[in-house]
Amino acid sequence: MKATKSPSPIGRPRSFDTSKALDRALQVFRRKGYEGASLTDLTKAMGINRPSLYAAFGDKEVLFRKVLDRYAEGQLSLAREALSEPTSRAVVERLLCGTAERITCPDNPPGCLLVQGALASGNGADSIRRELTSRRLAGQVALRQRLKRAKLDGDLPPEANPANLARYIFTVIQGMAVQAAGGATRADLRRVAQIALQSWPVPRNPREKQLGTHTQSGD
Amino acid sequence: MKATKSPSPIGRPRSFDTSKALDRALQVFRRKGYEGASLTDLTKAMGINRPSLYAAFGDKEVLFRKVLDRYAEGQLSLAREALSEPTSRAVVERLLCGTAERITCPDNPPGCLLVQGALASGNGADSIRRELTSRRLAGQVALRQRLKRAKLDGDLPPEANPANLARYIFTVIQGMAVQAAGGATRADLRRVAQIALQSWPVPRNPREKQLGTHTQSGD
DNA sequence: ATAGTTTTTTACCGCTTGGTATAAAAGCCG
DNA sequence: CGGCTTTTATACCAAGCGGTAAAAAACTAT
Repeated sequence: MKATKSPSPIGRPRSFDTSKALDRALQVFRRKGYEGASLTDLTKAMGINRPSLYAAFGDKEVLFRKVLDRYAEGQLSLAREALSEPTSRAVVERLLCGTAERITCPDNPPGCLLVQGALASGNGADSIRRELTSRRLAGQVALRQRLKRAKLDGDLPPEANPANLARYIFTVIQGMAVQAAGGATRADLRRVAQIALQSWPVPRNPREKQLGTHTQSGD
Repeated sequence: MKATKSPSPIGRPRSFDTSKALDRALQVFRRKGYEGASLTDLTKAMGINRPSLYAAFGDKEVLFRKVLDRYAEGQLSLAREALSEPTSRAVVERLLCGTAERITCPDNPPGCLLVQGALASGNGADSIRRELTSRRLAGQVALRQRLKRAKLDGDLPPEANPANLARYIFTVIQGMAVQAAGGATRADLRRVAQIALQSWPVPRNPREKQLGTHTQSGD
């Protein structure tokens, strides 16, 4: 079996780390959005010049999708962790709190790429905008599926509507992204998450199903 | 006393309705954001050509601020109506439901100008972006003040935190704007509002203070 | 060393952007 | 009618945009 990285590829070696370059591009896109990030911004932040960018990643749209995939990895890992929590309550709590952490990471610009990227776009960015809304929806659908299962498990009351609840949670998540873009701190968003969680329905038979969330019997 | 509108201003009369033109510009800005809306888009939608736009409204940034003021009128009227509701619960209910209606008005592009306008912006739109976040914050502060009063009135429990609650409500509102931009229907958002309202605290002494909201004793 | 391959650098292209100069057109007033 | 004023329409500008051609540079293979 050959090594995944060929030890000495032919030709002049690349003088930059593609992975780090993508991270730099991610930062720029997070701060300025897809259209707002110019190639000059990008190349300057990535420390490379235009043809290098083009050769390594393709045009701006392809670069953005690569950045998007990279960004989604982090989101997917959070989603996977959250969705595998035992109770629906724990799922959404982890989702909300994890998002609060994620979009206020002090190293990166605040906010969520899926929201900041292109909420409203000019003439050339329609396909990007659609891609972003599609990805936002994907997360919402995943949560809905998880909540459907929770309902079958008796982990949600029979009158609970998974689609509506999932939409509610993602509304809060996306609202938190806007808040973060407007300067809300991590603590601010944690408090928002706590309040949002108070409207979470409890199953009709509140028998503890060996759950791990901290007790909610404070009131 | 002279009439506020001089009946026959000197010079060639303007061939378009400035008010209608502003509305058209509002539509374009709502759909494409500040940067995404090109002067060509704007003039085409407004039915005028560039120098007319420039003479009547100033440059793009001034035009956007005029549009913003116009947009804010509608928002302010909603806010005034909502904030004058007797109970905090009625205030936020009206705020949430009113927003759901407003951002899914079938005539206009979905979403909120204060969010779509410029969440993340390129090099030249920083001042616009700041203006938008400032205006979003203004609404949040107004609600917070109202909730402080509600707390003094005993309309909110003593442990309630007006700042956190106001931030929560505006997080939901802004999230609804993102949802609307992503295709959520008016009914979708109404259901989100209902769920969001379920985390609203009730005063410790639930004596009915002649409120007008529909009874919430369903559970 | 020389050939072959890939990346880097510099300079450039066509196009769109926001913004204007200029002059014709359309209304007043005398 | 002819002055006066303002808005129209056409054409244009510099600057920035995304994207690329061409040659120098840096590596491997022979």
